[in-house]
Amino acid sequence: MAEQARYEELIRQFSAFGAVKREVGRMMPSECPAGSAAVLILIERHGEMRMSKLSELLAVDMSVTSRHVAHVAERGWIERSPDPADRRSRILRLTPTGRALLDQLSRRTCRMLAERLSDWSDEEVAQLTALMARLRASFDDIRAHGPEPRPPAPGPAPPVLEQTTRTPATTT
Amino acid sequence: MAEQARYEELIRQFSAFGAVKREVGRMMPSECPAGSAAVLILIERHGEMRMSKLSELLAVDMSVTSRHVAHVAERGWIERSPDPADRRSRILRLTPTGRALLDQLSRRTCRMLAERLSDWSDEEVAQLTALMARLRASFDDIRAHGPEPRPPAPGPAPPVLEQTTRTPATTT
DNA sequence: TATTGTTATACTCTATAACTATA
DNA sequence: TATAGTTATAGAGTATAACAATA
Repeated sequence: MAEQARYEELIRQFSAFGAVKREVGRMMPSECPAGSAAVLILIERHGEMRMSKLSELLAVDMSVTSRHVAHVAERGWIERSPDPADRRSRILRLTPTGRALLDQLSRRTCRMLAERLSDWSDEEVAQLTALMARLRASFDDIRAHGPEPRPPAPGPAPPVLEQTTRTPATTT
Repeated sequence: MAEQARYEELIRQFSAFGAVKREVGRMMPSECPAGSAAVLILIERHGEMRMSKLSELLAVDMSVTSRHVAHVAERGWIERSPDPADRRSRILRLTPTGRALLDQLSRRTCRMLAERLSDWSDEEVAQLTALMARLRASFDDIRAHGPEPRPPAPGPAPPVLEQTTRTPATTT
């Protein structure tokens, strides 16, 4: 448990991180922006999956996932085959072309990081990676377990955040 | 200097960090989105400054800064007084209202982090903060010192990135 | 009736380019 | 002629809501 000042510093770094993200984004090929790359990376990482699963991994609304997936499918980097078990669903699979693109992207981003982080030790890189992974997990946990285990301040609790990855359908 | 696999993991975490950013963004008041908050935080942090300086700190184009600043100025959170030394410039200053808003935002975000990171030690929070600061610095350095100290691969060097924070003016 | 996925629309953040006003 | 800042326009990413097809 840290103090107020620590948290303020951390939030400031969150905000400043945008610059790093933009810098990385600038090296992406224009055909494959960051959002598309994220789709490919996750499918490579976790294997074939359905839209809903991918949405969960991306932690964005399924409508957003649908757009990204359409983009990469149009370019032949993934294929969408109907799920025989549930014909509403589609199974997403990386194509050989997609895998080749990923290899190329990986080499390119690693080369960039090797330049930028040339004075970082292997341990430091690993440490940052681990802490960022844990950060993400800490935020995920809350979403899964409920946002207010113990309201730290009196007053009305903030509205509970949706924990699905899709827009709630209006019952017609 | 780290290995390829380390860098791949790190890039993956960069991508996943978007989810954290969005979660934080969801708690911002709709009148003061993340971009506006960044402006206020930097002016509080570094004191009064000109647009160009703020652009540099935000690491975005000055046109973007101009938009954000207009937004917060319209709401009375900062004031823009003409610089007597250079009448093209404007000096940005936080107003009391702006400072009050910042206090409120700070309390709110710290409360959120305290919840999310309740099982993090003070040292861990400090470590993540320090590593993210160093990361940002490593990327900044490159922009300042030139992108290719020693081209690791033969072939044409990638186009040098602009190091100003504004769109290059076309000479009329 | 509920769920999976798609599409239409709107909003935020960003960059490029053209413009104004001062230097 | 060059610089500080503004504005217009365009593109990426996201969320909400309405919709189609299937369960």
